Amino acid sequence: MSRPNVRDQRRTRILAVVRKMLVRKPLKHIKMQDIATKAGLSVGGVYWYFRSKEEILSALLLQNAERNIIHINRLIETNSPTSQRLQVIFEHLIEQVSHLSEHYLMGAKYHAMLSHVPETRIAVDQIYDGYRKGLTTLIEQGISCGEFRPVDARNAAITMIGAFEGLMLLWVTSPESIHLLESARFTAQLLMNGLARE
Amino acid sequence: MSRPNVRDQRRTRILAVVRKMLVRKPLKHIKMQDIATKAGLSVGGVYWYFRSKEEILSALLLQNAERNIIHINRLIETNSPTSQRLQVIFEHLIEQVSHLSEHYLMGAKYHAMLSHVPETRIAVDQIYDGYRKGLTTLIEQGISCGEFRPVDARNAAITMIGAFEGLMLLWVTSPESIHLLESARFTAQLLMNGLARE
Amino acid sequence: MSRPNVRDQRRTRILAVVRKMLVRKPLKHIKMQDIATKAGLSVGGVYWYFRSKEEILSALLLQNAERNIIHINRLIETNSPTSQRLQVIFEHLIEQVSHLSEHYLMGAKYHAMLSHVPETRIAVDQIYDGYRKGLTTLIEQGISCGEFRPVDARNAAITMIGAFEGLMLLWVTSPESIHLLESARFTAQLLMNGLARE
Amino acid sequence: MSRPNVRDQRRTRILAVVRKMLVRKPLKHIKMQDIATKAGLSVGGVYWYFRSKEEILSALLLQNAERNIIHINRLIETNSPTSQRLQVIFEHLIEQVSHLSEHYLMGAKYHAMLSHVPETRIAVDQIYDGYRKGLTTLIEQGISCGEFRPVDARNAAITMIGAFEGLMLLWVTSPESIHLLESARFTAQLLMNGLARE
DNA sequence: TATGAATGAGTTTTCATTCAT
DNA sequence: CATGAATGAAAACTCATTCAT
Repeated sequence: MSRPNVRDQRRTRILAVVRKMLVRKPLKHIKMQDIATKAGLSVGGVYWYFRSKEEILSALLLQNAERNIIHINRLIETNSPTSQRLQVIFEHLIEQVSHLSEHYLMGAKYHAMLSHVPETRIAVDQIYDGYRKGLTTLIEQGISCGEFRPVDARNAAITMIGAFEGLMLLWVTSPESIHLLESARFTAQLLMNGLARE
Repeated sequence: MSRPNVRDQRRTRILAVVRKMLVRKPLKHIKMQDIATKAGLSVGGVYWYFRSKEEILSALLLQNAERNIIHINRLIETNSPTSQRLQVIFEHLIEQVSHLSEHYLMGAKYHAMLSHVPETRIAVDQIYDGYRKGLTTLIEQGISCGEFRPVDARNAAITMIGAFEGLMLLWVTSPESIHLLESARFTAQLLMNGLARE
Repeated sequence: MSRPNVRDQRRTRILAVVRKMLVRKPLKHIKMQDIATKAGLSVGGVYWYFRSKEEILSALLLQNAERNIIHINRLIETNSPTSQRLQVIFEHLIEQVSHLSEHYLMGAKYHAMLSHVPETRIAVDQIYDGYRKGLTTLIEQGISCGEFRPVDARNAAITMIGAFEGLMLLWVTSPESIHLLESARFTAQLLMNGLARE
Repeated sequence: MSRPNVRDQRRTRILAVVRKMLVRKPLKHIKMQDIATKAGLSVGGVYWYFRSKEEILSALLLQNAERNIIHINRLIETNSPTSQRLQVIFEHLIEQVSHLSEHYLMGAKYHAMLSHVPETRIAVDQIYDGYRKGLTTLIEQGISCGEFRPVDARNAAITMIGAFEGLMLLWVTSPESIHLLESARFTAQLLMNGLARE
């Protein structure tokens, strides 16, 4: 316990440093040198813990998504009304991005999504796979118990994820034109309405 | 006057050349030299018509969006049921991106959306402004005539644009996981359901 | 008289335009396109009157120096005391550069002086030749009539020109460190003292 | 500590390489690639030690001036007659530039003097500040002990530096018209005469 | 573990000048 | 005389990554 995995500590520290820097500037303006310095290491040191800059980004995004995915999966085992549970998820997603400080982190995510680096793609796929599976299960439950219309659950999950991702993208693109919190709530409501049995 | 619109001709040609190249490779792999050669010009020649590579991209996206926006605006003046008109728009959007050939053009669009170049941002803003205004008007009409619930039209428009953009983004990110055409139709239906008076 | 050499008019206009621009920015930031526009011509039009950008600069410098050289030569034929005539020249030189607006013109002159373009070199040589000859003659007169020590007149002229050029260079380099007018007067005085028969 | 001052060694080597190249060609014809190769490094390697090409130039000029400035300052503490000490300085300056091999180094110096890059300007200012302070002190001593007239010492220093700089500039501009060694000696003599108590 | 010196390919953009009309 | 479209060479600098120590 005196040396609780130095490796993990360092990785966590590096990730924290990058996340902090992403508040102020886009990923491409963050140099490995800076990361190293801020993390109290040399450039080579950083490479001891991460294979590449892309890997740092992947790890960061994965770390970020994990919380949500765990949250969703926990809700699956709950037995409150599905629409209520979905509501909770929506609120959670909304709350998470409603801080302007996430701006460049979003940008970095889109960068990763468009990356041609296989490892990065795999990580991103993993993330969306996690979301999709969780939401699909949840919606299936809603359909089973008659709360939702008998739609294709997987597509419904995709629509939901897409709607939120798209909204965030529009917001990142032009923050002045969109009141994220308000629009996100609207979107959540519209989706719920569309899904609910009339 | 003997050579009318050399400028327009050249610009159009350059844009066409780039659009064609975007079918095979991402923007960053397209060199100005290649564009010039394929357009039958020298590098400097291309720069005579466009200030930068980014400007070419902006022009291309604008050109692309213009068709849709014009289409939407034309529909506003029609007097078929609003939900039907919305359906037409959805079909139009769906059809447009359902070709794999648009893959890199999408990628380029996201690049533009995240650009730090003011001019590019303005172009992108313009595009979404166009969409938003058109859809907002259309939805307002639908509310007026009682087809839609009395929601905030602007937010509804944002949700719609976001849902489609997000879906496309997910598809670009991981084309194997998503059947774009199918999901797009699902999304359209869900949004319509959410909007319609029960 | 109705068409008094259009060519000369245009050349003069172009030169005036460039001189004016040199108040605000260095030569290398002045584009042929800008010169053309400000002169009410097209790029090709400017090339009708000047073979190159360097030639414009040469002409400008020559035009500038000509006044001084004519002035000096006129003084040679006067018969007031030589030291007085020299004083007049010094005052003239001092006055001319004591305007901050000449800053970039100075820069351009040094550029020309260091140019590797033969024509420019010839023009610059001509200018200094003019100065040197005039001053040499004047100093010789001063020596003849016993006002000055029997020094080598050509070298004395070179020293004088060098002293003023050097002073201006130092001033252009660091305007805050040097009070040009004051230092120029000091230099003039020191040179006079050094030259005068004790 | 096993490899002490790799940094200093490399910087010195790079500076030496550039100085040597400046004998044959002007700064703008010297490519970073060439510098790197001749210094036994890659381009990036050179940039590891110098931020830019301009910085290399600044360092070179500073290195050059330092010798002179140290020399001047050492003379200040001597107690031979001031005019003699000044004579020594003049000889030193004359000797230094009387080699044609300094031609392009001079050119580079003027380039630096006219640079718009703040760092370069600061370096150049530093150099002239060093000269000015040293000479001013020396001249003040000469005035105190009655060797020189009671002139403004700072301005006298400026005149001296200017006279030599100007002479060198004229020489660089047109080496055929000026016998540098002879003219430099003449200038030194004239300045001494002008300064000396009659 | 950690350092930090070294690598080196890669590309947009500028702009004086030309020349067909 | 004048236009303005077209040319095209040219080079500094970045920065993720590696590897000897």
